[in-house]
Amino acid sequence: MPELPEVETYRRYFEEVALHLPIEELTVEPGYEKRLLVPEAELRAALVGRTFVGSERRGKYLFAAIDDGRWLVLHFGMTGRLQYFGDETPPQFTRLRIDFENGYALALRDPRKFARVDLTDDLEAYRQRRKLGPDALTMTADDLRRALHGKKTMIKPALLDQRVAAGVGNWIVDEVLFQTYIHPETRVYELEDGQIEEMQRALRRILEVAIAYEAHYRTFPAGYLIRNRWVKDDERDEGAYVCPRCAGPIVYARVGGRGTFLCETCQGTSAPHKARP
DNA sequence: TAAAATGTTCTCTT
DNA sequence: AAAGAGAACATTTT
Repeated sequence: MPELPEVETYRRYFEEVALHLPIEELTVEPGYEKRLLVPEAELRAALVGRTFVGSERRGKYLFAAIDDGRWLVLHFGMTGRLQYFGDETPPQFTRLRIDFENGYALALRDPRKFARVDLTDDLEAYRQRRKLGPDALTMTADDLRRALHGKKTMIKPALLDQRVAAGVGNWIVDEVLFQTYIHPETRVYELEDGQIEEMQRALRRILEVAIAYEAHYRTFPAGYLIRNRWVKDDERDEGAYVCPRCAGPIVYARVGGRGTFLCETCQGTSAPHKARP
């Protein structure tokens, strides 16, 4: 779940709860050291006695600024999230906690243990080392055209590549392609410039909406494909996947190894020419 | 119960 | 060499 909108939501939450509080201790669940990219002792030494003074986000990475100019780096993997808590019992699946001197603590909850924790002195160098492309929220159509140029793969895996558009995840790609009437298996070179511009506009609009809704997908505006995703059968509007535009069936397919929702009617079959209303 | 799951990274082809 | 495809990663949920 933690794609760009979730991470941006976490970042804002982090700024609300965690700034300017002296850090007392760092605790890592036994076994979870595997998820640390620096030795636990080094991480502890970097944090204890210091405070957080700000934050930045690039793609799905959250960078927490430490008051000496260094950065705590968090990537939430598939299931990570932050929770500030004050009682003795930490939230379920707390793998790592940062205790503050005020008695409260920040938990990294990560049921499936795919998150990663790191430390860096230099944000820009870190971004380059991780090969992060332009942030999906702020990138321009030109950025996107450049990033896609020369690619032979399908558009869905291309957009999922963090070097192309940092922050795009599985549901966002499906939503972008749905809203721009593009089949996810379309080859990148089959796309016209105009379609790339449409994708960039849709991408930005979708991300802005998702952030405004704090990534609570079920309450998204009507017409969003996402509203039918991750919804149990008995809670779904019509009891079946139905396209909000043409009322045809929404199909579930596997594209580039990822679960993919699409409307075959609106998004054509794979060809560059699609039925447009 | 077995299968699938949001993301990244490694390895093996082409 | 570089790009793409697919598996692997750890665990929980359906």
